This record gives sequence, structure tokens and C-alpha cells, in this order.
Amino acid sequence: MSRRYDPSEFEPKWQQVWADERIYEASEDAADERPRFYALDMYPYPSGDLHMGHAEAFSGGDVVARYRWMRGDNVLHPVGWDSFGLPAENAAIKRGIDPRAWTDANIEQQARSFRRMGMSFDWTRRLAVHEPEYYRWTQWLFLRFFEKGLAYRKESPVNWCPNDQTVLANEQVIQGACERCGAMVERRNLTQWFFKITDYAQRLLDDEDQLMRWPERVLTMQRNWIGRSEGARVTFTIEETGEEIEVFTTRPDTLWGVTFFVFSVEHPAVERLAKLGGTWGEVEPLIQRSRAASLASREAADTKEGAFLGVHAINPVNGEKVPVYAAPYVLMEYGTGAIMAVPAHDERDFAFARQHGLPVRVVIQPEGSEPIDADAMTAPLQHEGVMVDSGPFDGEPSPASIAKVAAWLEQEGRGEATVNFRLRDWLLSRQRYWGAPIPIVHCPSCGEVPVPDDELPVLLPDDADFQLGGESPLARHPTWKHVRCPSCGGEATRDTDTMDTFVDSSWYLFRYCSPGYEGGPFRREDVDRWMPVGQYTGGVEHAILHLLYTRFFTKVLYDLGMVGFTEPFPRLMNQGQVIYDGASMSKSKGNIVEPMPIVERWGADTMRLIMLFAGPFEDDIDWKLIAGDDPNRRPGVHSWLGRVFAAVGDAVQRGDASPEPDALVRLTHKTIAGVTDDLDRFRFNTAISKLQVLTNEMRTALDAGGSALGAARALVQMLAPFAPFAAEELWRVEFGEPASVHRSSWPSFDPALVVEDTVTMVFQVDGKLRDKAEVPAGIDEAGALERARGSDKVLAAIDGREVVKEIVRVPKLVNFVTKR
RNA sequence: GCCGGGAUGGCGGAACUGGCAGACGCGCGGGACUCAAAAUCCCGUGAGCUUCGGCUCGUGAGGGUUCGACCCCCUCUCCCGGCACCA
Repeated sequence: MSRRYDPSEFEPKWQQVWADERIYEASEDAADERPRFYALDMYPYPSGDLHMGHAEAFSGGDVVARYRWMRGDNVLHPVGWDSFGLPAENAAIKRGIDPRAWTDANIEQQARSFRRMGMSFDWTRRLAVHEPEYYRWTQWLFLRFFEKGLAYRKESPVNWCPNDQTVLANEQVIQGACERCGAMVERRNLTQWFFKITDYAQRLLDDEDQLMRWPERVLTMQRNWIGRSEGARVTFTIEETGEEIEVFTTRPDTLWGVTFFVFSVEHPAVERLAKLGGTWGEVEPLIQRSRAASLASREAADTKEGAFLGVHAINPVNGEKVPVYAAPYVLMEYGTGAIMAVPAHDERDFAFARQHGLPVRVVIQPEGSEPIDADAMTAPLQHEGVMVDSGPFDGEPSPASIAKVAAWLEQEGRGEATVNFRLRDWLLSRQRYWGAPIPIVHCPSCGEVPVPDDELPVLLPDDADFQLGGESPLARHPTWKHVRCPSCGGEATRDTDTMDTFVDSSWYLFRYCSPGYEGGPFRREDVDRWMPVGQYTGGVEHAILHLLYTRFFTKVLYDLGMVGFTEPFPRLMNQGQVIYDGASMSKSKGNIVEPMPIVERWGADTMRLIMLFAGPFEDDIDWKLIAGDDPNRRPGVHSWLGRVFAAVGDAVQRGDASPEPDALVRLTHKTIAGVTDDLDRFRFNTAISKLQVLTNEMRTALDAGGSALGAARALVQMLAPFAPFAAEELWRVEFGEPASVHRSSWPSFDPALVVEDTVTMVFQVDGKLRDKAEVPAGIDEAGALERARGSDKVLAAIDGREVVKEIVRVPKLVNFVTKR
């Protein structure tokens, strides 16, 4: 009798068996010859139970891990928790819960849910970054960065979230708002800790070629974020003071068109020069106004406000004197905070010139056009042309001559070719409690003194006051910060900031390789054995955060001699989001669908299959479209598993008493070939489709009285990565196999059964090679030619003159699609 | 504005990267079983025409290359993501 499909009968059973048999533990046996494969999922943040995003991401990651196992790899598939961060502290503030207790409870809940879902994790390597044995090494690594000059403290305008009462990294500010809470971020001048990621900007770009399988959009985002532009630094001189001011320009070829010079209103020289020029009275209100405006809204910054400073700059290429302005449209953070203005060829400079009645001088003449009347221009000229009024460069093509001009500047000592980046240093300090304390002591006589390695970790106090307001919880604590200076023994204070949680997550993947190691954050030989990561799975929201930071960390670790590679994860896979009715799920919209109730109602396998079959893994899934509103409606994939159980049960019962139809045997081999290919390319949805076709064909064969045993066996094995419980039940119970299906070898196919000859005909007309025509074999040559000729029109045109030059038979993987 | 990715039935999506467009599934329609419902199974399901054999049109729009184009090239429209007064 066919088996009925009832996952509640066996899912908890196999979950227990897998744990008892410890089949998902990576082997560290030196004699184990299998290739190693590191299947990594972005570790979760423990803010409650698992949500749909987790179910989607981890279902995909688990397919990869299980598939690699079956392909014969020794797989490392660990799990841990990103357990420091603001939500724990907010729970403490709002509800008076201890952040540690809140965090630990959520981790336990998520761990239970992961087990219930049957994730193939190696639980022996579990970690959580809030545990002192972890953050001890986060602190240790910080000190290595500090020693190298890669962690430093400076005062600068930073992003301050008034709601969360902490500073944020640039990467955590989205459209001027706090990434976490959405509050508009303020600019404040504060002394903060930074990592010198800018030192690695070029390497982060260069090593892109090691990122063999990264989604194009993520590469684009990182490229945009790093924002490399080539140009030149040019030195102007302030006539009244003789001081030299550098500017960065991408268009040194327009230097002869400079008609004024502009400082950012935040530039430190502005006040001094305006006072000198006698214009401080007009400049000061502008500075005040623009400071307020840039905070309020970005749109407000559209105006081309500005004020003359009363001084002049000398253009190094022609000695001309041009007026110097201060204006908010020049950014202090980019380049040098001062620009040369070329209104004829730059939109912003043009708008400024028109508003302030400044001259416009054309120095790039568009090819073949009449001389331009600068006064009549309504827009700057930004196309190719010929340099004019440009001294030694008259007649040179532009912008083709940029490099030439830059070389000339360098030779003349008036500037140099250079590269400028948009990327800023990573601001890592946070004025919050729930993070790894920065292991630095501030001593009145010794300055910034690192906490000695053997005194790590610097533990968080258990009795902090979390209420917002005033200083951060660590600063407010009555005793915690007071220590002796490790260097001179005098009275000193601890740094009271904690580290951004992205510091924790920049090295957790290394720690998995050396669980519990006490001699350092990890052993180099462990890391070099498992890494780089074979496949990394997680959300695209970390494109410029975690993914960029971890790449930076890896390069620093490489430079420190701690690892033997420079890219941590050359293969990346981003799952799409799970949304509802076109919108992201959120509490306020009341449209949240939880994964665990679905697991309870329909089983873990169904939960996974819904996700994996919905569409391409990297595309968003609209839950309403694929699963509808009614949680009691039976999901299609659940019905399919029902058909699988029935068909496999029948196939086993019939055994090989009757012959297995040739067509089914061929389809089985085609399916193996196709599913293998799909899995290698992470095309889970199409792989599942192929398994469904095989199931349907098995049913047909069985109903016709044939056997389907071979197909059934292969089907169950191929099902294993997608529906691990169902596959295990069928494998061990129906087939009576003693060992797990997840430890069986991936089925192989006979190439002879999955290729068919195609005939390629190369023919020529009137002695000229025309083209190739490729047609499936089985059609005779005359038929192939006829087909190659196509329409009557073409037949008439070439009839009688074409010569078949060669006929090549090429075996080709057959199209999987089967017509019924 | 710049960079990147897209557009295929009522819906999610296939189509071996140039070779029978719409696989697989959802939904819907019809039928079987049933006192009835659920579940299950069978048939149908791009559009239009049809003498029921088929025929014509059809992958965002328009051109091109090709015997042959969802796929390659050019132009355009719209959608999504990122960056953006970045000099």
C-alpha cells in the first residue's frame, strides 16, 4: 500500500536520530581525504524567534551544505549568533529585562527552531559574540589594529542618532536617517574611534576579481560606495596670504577655464580668510544657515548659496587671480574641501556662476562648432571637444588629454595625478552598553594605553544603568571606568565606548574554524584549512556593511600574517526578501507571517519547499502570491510530497518484478544531470520542477504496470537536500537503508543516456561561408537541410547553389523539457 | 545624472545561453468518487479563427543580424536596487 505522507510522524524522530548520530559534524581527522567545503550562512541576530527571512536564507544554505556532503565533501556548516547590539539594550530600557537574559533566551528559542527545521548545523562550533570568551578576542583583534595604526581616535563631524543616543558609521545612515530606528541623523563634532578602511580602498577594488561568484548588484554597490575617481591634485595659492591650497579635480584639462575658487563652508581656513578679507559679517550667517539646512533636509541644499571671502586665488597654470568663495555646495568630506570652479564645463559651477554673476570661460570647444558665446550659454558644455585658450594644450582633444595635462602639472610642480575615494574610515565606537568594550585606558600622562592582552577580556559590568540620557551606561557607571594605567600605574579611566557589532561579525567566520581555541582568536592552520568560505549565503542588506567590513578585516589579518588569503568569501548568494502583498512584512502593517507555525502545521520540509520552489533564490517572494491568505490551504509542495510517498511506496512494493520502462530510465538519468547542474548553479526552483516531473512519470510507469525502482531511489536521494526529513524517512524505512540518505553518494548518470547527437551543417553559397544550422539528430540529412533553409523565401534565394561543406555530429545535453 | 539588474499567460515562474515559447506549480473551469463536504484522482486552461485535420498571431515598443531570435546588435519606454552638489 502506498505510504500516506504525514510529516508529524517522522520529522521529530529524524531530528533526534541526526543529533544522536552526529552526522553533521565536520571532520577534523587528518586522514580524511575528502575535499573540505565551508558552507556559511550569515549568522542571525537573536531579536526573537526566527522569521521568514531566516527560513528563506537558511533553507538555501542548507541545500548547499547537504548537497556538498552528498557530493563527497567534508562540510563545515556552523551556526552562531550576532548577539551584541541595540535591541537587547532597548529591551532592557523599555521592559527592565537584563540584556544578557533577553539575548540568551532568544538564542535558545532560535536554536530550538533551527533544530525543528532540521538544519544541518555542526552544533559543536556554536558561538555567540556576547560571550566573554568571544569578545575577549574581538578586543584582542582591536588591539592588533591599534598597534598597526589601523584603529585611531580623532575628532570629526560624525553621525549622531538622537533617538538611539549613539554615533553611527556612514554605512549605517540611509538617506540621512538612522538605519535602525529611522530617526534623522545629526552632525556632531565628537572624538571617536575609527578603523582605517580607507587605506584598503584600492585593494578592495582590485581584489574584486577574486570574487568569482558574487551577484553583480553587490559588486556595483561596493564599487559605488568606495567611489574611486581619477584626477589630479592642483595647488592654488591665496594671493593675500601666500598659503597654498590643494584642490582635487577629475578634469585638469579644464584648468584654464577656472573663473573662481570655492571653499566648503566647513573648511577650517574660511573664518580666517573671511576676517582677513573683511567679509566675515556676510560669511558667518551663511555658515550658520547652511549648517542648519544640511541637517533639516537634503533638498534644501539645492540652492547655490555662497559668499565672497574678499580674497583671491592664483591659478597655477596661467597665474590668473580669481575670487574665492565659501559655499555649502562644496563638501568638506570629499577631496580637499576646496574646489577650482569651471562654470563653462561643470553644472554646479555653472549654476553658481550664473547666480553670483561670475564669468564663464569656454576652454573646450565642441568639435566643428562655431565659437561659443559664453554669455548666451544656458548649460555647461560637457561633451568631447578641443582645448582652446589653454596655453600649451591648445588644439588637444578633450577629455582624452587629461592624463597628458596631469603629467605636465607634475612635471611643472603645480600638481600631480591622483586618485580620490568616496569611502570614509569606519567609525566603530558606540556610546552604548551592549557591545564589546574598547580595550583602551586613557591615562593623563601616558595617553591612550592598550589593555595588556593577558588582562582581556575587559568585561562589561553586570549592574549598568541603561536609561537613556546623559552619558552612556559605561560612562555613567560609578566604578567601572576607574583603573590604574597599565603603563605607569597612575590613576586612569577606561574608554567607555563599545564596538560596533559589525566588528564582532567581521571575524566570526574565522572563529568557527577554531572553536574554543584559547591561544588566540583562531589558529592559522585551522583557518587556512577551511577558508576561504566555499559558499556564503545571506541578505543583500549587508552589501556595504558586513560584506565590505569583513573583506577589509581579512586583508588586515593577511597583512598581520594571521591568514593566508585576502578574500574571505569568493562565492556569495543573496536570498530575496519575503514580502507580503507587495510590501515588506512589519508589525505596524500587521502582515507578518511566521515560519514556525507553518512548520508545525505542514512540516519543516514543506516550509523549505515553499521557499525554494517559489522562484529564483535571489528574487523576492511575495508570500500572498505563492501561499495565499489561508494558512489551512494545503500547499502544493505538500501535495507533491504526498505523491512522492505514494509513488516511492508503490515502486518499492512492486520491486523489479516487471521491467522499468526505458523512457523512465532515460528520464531518471536526465533528471540527475539536470538537477546536478541546477544545484551547481543554485537554481533550486528548477531542480524541484524536474523532481516533480520525475515523480509524475513514475506514477505513469507504475499505473502502466511497469517498475519504477531505479527512479524512486534516485528521486529520494535528489530530494534529500530540499526535503531532508521526507527523504530520510523514505530512504531508511522504505528502502531499508541503514545509514542516512544525507551520507549517501549523490546519484550519477550515464552520459550516453542524456546526450543526443545534433547535426551541425556548415554550408556555403556562392563560395561564401553562409552559416551553420544545428538540428537534432534523427532527422535525416535532407530533412536537416530543409530545416536549415527555413522559409520558402530563403530556399528560393539559395536553392541550387548551396554546398554542404561539412556535417558535424555533436553530442549535446538534451533539453530536459518533456512533453506529455 | 551615473552604475547595476529587469520586463514572458489570470499568478509564481521555465526554456539546455540561437533551434517545437509557456516546463513545473498556483489559480480557475469541467468531471469521477461522496448523502454532503474535505481530501484524492482524471480532463481542460496564452489569444483569435476553425470544416476539429489544423491555421494565424504571440516573450515591454520599434528597427537590425540570422535559414531560424525570449536569447545577439542598435534606439526607446517603464520597473527595481545602489550612488548622488563626489568637483
